[in-house]
Amino acid sequence: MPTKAEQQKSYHHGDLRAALIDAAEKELTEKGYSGFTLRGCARRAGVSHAAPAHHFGSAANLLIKLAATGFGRLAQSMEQRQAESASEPIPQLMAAGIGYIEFARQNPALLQLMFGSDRPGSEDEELVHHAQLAFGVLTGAVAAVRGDDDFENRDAQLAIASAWSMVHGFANLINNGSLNFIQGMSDEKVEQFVLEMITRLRF
Amino acid sequence: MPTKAEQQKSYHHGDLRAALIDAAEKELTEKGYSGFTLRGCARRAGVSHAAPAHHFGSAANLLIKLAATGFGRLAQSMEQRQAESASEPIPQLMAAGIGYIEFARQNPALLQLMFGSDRPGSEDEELVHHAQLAFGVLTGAVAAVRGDDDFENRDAQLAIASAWSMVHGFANLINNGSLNFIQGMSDEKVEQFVLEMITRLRF
DNA sequence: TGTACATCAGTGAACGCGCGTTCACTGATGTAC
DNA sequence: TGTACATCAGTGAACGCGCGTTCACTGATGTAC
Repeated sequence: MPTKAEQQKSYHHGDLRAALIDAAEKELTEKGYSGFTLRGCARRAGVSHAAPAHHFGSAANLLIKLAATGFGRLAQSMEQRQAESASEPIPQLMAAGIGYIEFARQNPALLQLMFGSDRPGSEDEELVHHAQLAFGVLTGAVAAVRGDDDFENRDAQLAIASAWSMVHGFANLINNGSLNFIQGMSDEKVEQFVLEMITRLRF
Repeated sequence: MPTKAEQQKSYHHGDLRAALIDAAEKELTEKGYSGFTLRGCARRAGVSHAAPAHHFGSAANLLIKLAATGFGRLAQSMEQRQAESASEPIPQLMAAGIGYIEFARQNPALLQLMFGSDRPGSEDEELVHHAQLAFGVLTGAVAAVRGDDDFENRDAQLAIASAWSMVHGFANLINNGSLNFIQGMSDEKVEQFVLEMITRLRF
């Protein structure tokens, strides 16, 4: 089995696909959506500019796959917090919310890609699967608090939409600097703030 | 005074600046942030491709000015709804929320530009002014409900952040299709849904 | 174990394209006298 | 009212650049025998 250093030197990359997704994330973070190019990703990954076409075909496809990994990581971030919390429904919901916002704050460009209204890929199987995974963590937590997992129920829909909208909106407003009284807060204070916001919701 | 038709035929456009902002909005809506170009805006406005530089210098500057008009229209949308509502604090807050979401649903690409975390222009005077105008409508409505306009107060901050996050998050989640049980609803049903969501908030 | 061959991953040169920017220009407008 | 001149708004040709895409290629890997 070749070491990682050997792989990097060999003609074949080893896992260029994953390396390109990593590169795409950096490219997106540093250049923004409008400055994003396939050539830039190739440069970051240290391969020729024609290489990405073999794996993704187009910039849009690469971004779709990046968004898919984003949803997977969003789900992980929530589950991680839940694993560290008490198992009662309320703390579990709080943990999901905190995990959501933690991910959002650490990955602002990625969050925007994932939830941008002009992002293509609603048909991409992998993306849809990962997105549903992430949404499922949240809806599951709300259902547990309500003691009712019938999502056809209007009251359940209101509860889910309220909680999700609040958490998602807060993450966005923080990321673009709209909530100026949050700017100076430490991570701990922000978490405390989120907890109190969620507490203000009726379920 | 020349008629509008005359102005359009004359060598000088009359109000190319405003026409370019209009064109930029269409360009953004149809091409998306990554496909947005100055040349495209010029084509839409029916002028030579070098003309926009006289007014804006760069695509980023044009987008900043477009975002500024967006905030102005967001404020108008809220105020319009408030003018049509009962003058008590609660209906006024509800109206602001409904107006916010109405604007967001009618202008998804513009909303994303206005609240994108990589949008430049935090230093642009006009943009900041219009944004504060829009935010002021919301914060004013929350203050009226609370009967307290001390925004240093933590409880006030929680109330504002909660309401704004919920409304803003809901608008975004609808626009990108995340809330699938909303998709089929008529405008009236969506408004009713928003009213009930805001009702679930404690102030 | 060695050899031959097929497959695969990435290369690098070449291409056409649309972009932003520059700049000398021209037509329209406003002002002074 | 007319004339001369300055200023301004938009033109259009030209430029260099980085992009995505194509394609014949080459080096590495896997497999059959």
